Amino acid sequence: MKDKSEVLQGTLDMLILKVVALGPIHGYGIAQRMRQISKEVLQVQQGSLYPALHRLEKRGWLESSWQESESGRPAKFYKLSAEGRKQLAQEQLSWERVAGAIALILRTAE
Amino acid sequence: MKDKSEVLQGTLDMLILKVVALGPIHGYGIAQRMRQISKEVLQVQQGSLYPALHRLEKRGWLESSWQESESGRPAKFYKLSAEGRKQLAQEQLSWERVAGAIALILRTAE
DNA sequence: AATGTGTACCTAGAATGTCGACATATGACG
DNA sequence: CGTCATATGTCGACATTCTAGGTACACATT
Repeated sequence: MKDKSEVLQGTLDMLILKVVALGPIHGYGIAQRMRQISKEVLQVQQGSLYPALHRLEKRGWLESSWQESESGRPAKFYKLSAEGRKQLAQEQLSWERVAGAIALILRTAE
Repeated sequence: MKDKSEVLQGTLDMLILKVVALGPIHGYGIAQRMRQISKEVLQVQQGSLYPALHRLEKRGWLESSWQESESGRPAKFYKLSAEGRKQLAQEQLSWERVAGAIALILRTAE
C-alpha cells in the first residue's frame, strides 16, 4: 500500500546520469531537480541516492569534487565522465526498447 | 555485462496480470505470449515466472485450476479475479505516471 | 532402445537495489 | 535558542529477479 515509492528499480542510475549530464550538480540538487522536472512524481530517497552516487563513481561514470554550493556550504559536485556519457546513451536505448515492449503488451486488446 | 535480463523490476506482476487478462492461460503459455507480443524483448525466466504466479495467487489476484493444455498434458490455468482486474488497472495507471515522468527527464535538453 | 527436444511444473540460494530510519553538521531566521 | 532547509552519509530490512538445479511426460530422431 505504499504510495510514495516512485523510483522504478533499475532506472535510478540512468536518471541520475541524465540529470548530471545537464551540468555539474551536487547530490542534494540532483534529487531536487529530478523531482522538479518530473512534476513531483520521481522522489529519490536519500537512502537510495547516495549509495547510487557512490556506485556510479566507483564504476567510473561520475567524477566528484568538493566545492561550495549555492548556499555557501560545502557540497560534492558531480560531473559526467566520457564513459558515463556512453553508459547513459546505452541505458537510454535499453530503456526505450523495454518500455516500448511493455507498451506493446499493455496495448494488446482482449 | 548481462544482456538477457530484460524484465524491469516491478513490472512483472503487471505484465502477467495483463497477459492473463487476455484469457485463461497456463504459466508456460504466459511466458511464450509475453515474448511473442513483445517481439522477443521480454523474456521471463521460469525462476521469476513461477514465484510470481504463486505470489499473485496468494494475494488473490489470480485463480488457478488444473486442466489439460493444448498438448494434452496437465497444466495449471490461471484466470484473473475481480480484485486482480482492479489491481491491474491501478498498476497500469502507476506505470504510465512513472514512465511519463521518466520520459520528461530523458527529454530535458541541456 | 536410446537420445534429445519441447512442454510444463517447481524450488533454493545468491545478487541486487530501494527504502525507512537514523546520524551528523552548518547556516539562516524568528 | 529552537527549528527548518541544506547537505552528506550508513545500516538493516525487504522485495524481486536471476542462475542453476530438479522432476516428468510426449514425441521425433537416431
